[in-house]
Amino acid sequence: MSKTISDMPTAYDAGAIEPGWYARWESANLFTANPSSPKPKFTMCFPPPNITGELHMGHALQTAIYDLIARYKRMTGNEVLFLPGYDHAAIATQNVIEKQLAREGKTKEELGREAFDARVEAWYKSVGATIINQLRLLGASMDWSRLRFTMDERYVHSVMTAFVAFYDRGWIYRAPRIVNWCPHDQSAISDLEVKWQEHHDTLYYIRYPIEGGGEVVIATVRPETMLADTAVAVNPSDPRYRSMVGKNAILPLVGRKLPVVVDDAVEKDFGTGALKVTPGHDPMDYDIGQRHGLDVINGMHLDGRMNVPGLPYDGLPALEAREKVVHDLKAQGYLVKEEPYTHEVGHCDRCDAIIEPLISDQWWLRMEKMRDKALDASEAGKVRWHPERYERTYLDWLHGLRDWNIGRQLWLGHRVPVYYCKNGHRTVAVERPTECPECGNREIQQDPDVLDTWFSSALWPFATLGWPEETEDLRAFYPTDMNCTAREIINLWVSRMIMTGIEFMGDVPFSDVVIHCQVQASDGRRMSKSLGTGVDPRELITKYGTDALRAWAASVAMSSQDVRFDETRVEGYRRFCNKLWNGAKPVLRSIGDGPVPNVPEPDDLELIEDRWILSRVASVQREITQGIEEFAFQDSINAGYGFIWNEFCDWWLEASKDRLRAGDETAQAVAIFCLDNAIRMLHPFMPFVTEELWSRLPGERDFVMRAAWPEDLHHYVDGQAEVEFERLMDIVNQIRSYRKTVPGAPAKGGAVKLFSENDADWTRALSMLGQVAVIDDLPPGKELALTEGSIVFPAVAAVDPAVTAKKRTELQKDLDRVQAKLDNPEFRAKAPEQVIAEQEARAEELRASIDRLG
RNA sequence: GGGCGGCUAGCUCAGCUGGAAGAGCGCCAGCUUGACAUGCUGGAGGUCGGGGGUUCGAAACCCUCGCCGCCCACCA
Repeated sequence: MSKTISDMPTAYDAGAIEPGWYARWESANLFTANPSSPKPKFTMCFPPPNITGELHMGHALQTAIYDLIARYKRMTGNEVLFLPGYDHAAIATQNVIEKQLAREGKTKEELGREAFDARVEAWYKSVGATIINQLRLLGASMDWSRLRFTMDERYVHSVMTAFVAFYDRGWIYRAPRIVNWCPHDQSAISDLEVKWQEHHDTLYYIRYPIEGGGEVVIATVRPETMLADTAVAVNPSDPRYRSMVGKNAILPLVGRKLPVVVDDAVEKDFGTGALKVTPGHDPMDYDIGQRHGLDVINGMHLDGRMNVPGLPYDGLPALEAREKVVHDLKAQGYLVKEEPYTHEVGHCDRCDAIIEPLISDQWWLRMEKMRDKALDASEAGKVRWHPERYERTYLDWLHGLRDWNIGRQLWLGHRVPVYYCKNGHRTVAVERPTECPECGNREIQQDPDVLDTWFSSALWPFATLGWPEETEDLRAFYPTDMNCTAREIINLWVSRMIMTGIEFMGDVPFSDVVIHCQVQASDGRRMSKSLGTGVDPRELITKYGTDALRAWAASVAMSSQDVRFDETRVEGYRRFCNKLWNGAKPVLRSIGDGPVPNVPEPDDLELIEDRWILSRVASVQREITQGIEEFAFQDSINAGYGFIWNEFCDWWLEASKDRLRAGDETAQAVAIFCLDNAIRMLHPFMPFVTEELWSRLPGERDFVMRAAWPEDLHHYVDGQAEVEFERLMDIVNQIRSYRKTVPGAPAKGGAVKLFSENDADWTRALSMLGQVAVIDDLPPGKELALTEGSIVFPAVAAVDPAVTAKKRTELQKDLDRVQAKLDNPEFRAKAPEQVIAEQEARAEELRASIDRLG
């Protein structure tokens, strides 16, 4: 490859550089993990995106984080498996396809099961390909030879095995219970899939007569459910209703007798303090019903229509039934009053339909044993959370864990491996039996239910590696190391992976859980396609390049809980790529085809700027490394950015241009040393521009992707040089400020006199960077104060008194504050000695400066 | 109803264990300085959400109030 810079365009062009490198990495097989490598293993199973469509900002952010860690871990000597995949996302994908059908004026029922399945298959193919392409575009160094899909034959086998294993442990059972029923999807969903939205409804107060006289008034927002009431409940300590307990209330419109029971769940202060109990249509009522052995009446069909045979409301949709019930109550004098009422109503997370709690026969998974082991693992500190606070989110949820409704009544998903013969015998088996093991009957039917999509993703960290087979991959790569995801799926996904990992593999699936921030739209709303607030990562990549997007992602991912998207920050990292690109050019030009300069030893460095910049490299090496190790990626990218832009380019390059032009070997060596290290350290964040530049550095260069991470450079740390050079920068900044603010001051030239002894090298550097002469005695003229010296500009006959006055005011203000502190006897008595000394020195400095202003 | 996070320059955000208010973008002024105008130099701009407290000293620690956002929760 050419080492010349003639083919380096003035501006860095990500679009021209990026695609080529991905192909080269891939064909060099750099992403493929070797299970028999002697290196330590580092494994990450990428959270499989739902196969519902394009990748969004959250995915881009997550991919950037995963990939930076993958690259860092390779460079630090690990055999890295970064395993990609995607998720069939049963209910979500079914909804996407149903919406498509709806646009075509069709329903899945019209289409039929077979055609629907074919459609789903086609969807998998096209969207799966899209997802893979987008991950490549993001530069994700994933092991494509191990790509997994939750609907692959092998994965399905893992899922079936897990189901059977749970069943054999006696943890899976089928029972009718109250569930969250989605009338649109015609399926049960879990509590975690219910989203609560505020509704403005009406609270109806209804009179229930008491048998033998009296009445009780009850408040409800869902009067239609009263048709399925089986009791009235009051708080045991409520004196108002004590006399009614044990009697019967008469259900209006129906006439059924309802026992009046007492239960602690009833709030005395809400409504009238009396509750109608509808065990078939309210989770709390269901529990009360269980405690009191109440009848359960199923008052609604699965499609949301009333199921009250013999009553005029039978067959009506719930809302129509409500109107009619209210109308009739009013007509018959049972309605006491109505008042507006705001409350939360459950909606289906995927289709937004209002959830109807109702009784349904479902498959349940007992969680106690797994929950307890997960708690033990947490106790033992086996999973570290970043930020730590999210561990509590997880633990709180575990503590309140109930049995998991794993069955779904969908068309799309893993079919439950439960089979029934014609004689009603049940068989639970990984493979479909050809005949009933009990009676030999060969007419076998599979249970129609499918599994909650989270059931299969719960197995991700080991099912992807071949479980239940004892594969080489499983032995080599389990447990994995890190899982990075959004906080909203801590309970849905992370917790369940931990539980199943411990259960089936005997160990937690990963040691670190990293929860990244949520990217909001710039106005603070949620980024979502339906709101039109989404930002397409591909557009950003087109405009700014993948590297810029990734560097931005690293800079925000762990910095706070939420981040409002700010495109100018992505643009800022594009400029950073450009800066790095251009900063390298004078160095490459200087070296040309010449010999590769040796890395300088600290003792061989003479010039202050060289000692300083190498000391800075050493610090930055530590900061970037530490940032990654501690999952504080913003610290890493900030350190890299500041080093390249504000230290290497702004100061060192400016100070060293002449030497580079002259072919000075030390300058070349220092420059290459800086670039070599910086490029390697920035590679995980900006893989493309760094790979391109690396290939252009002198000498034989393999991929930076498999270069070694920069070793600790502490022997280059030179505290003295840093202090001295900071002094120098400070004085240069003061000089530049005068040049711009003092009328008539020249852009270069003038003379400074310093009040302290400085070595010749330092003086030389100051003179060069400040564009001034450094002399022992100032020529006649108006002196301007520097913190430790004075400057005179020949062209300035008299300094504008306003400039001096303004400066003096500034200094005086500072001095007053410091002096006030020093004059406080308490401060002198109680502050640490060092702080007092600092303040005194500062006061001294300020006073001197003010004096010199004359 | 419980819990968590945020409120710092016009905007988006840094400021970790309390000792001189920061960056990027935007704005103003000046620069075709042979790496970069995706640039360089300078500048304006903040009583760190309000109120208490702890401390010699608080943007940082404690209490409290107020918004904004998230998570969990069986009050009809």
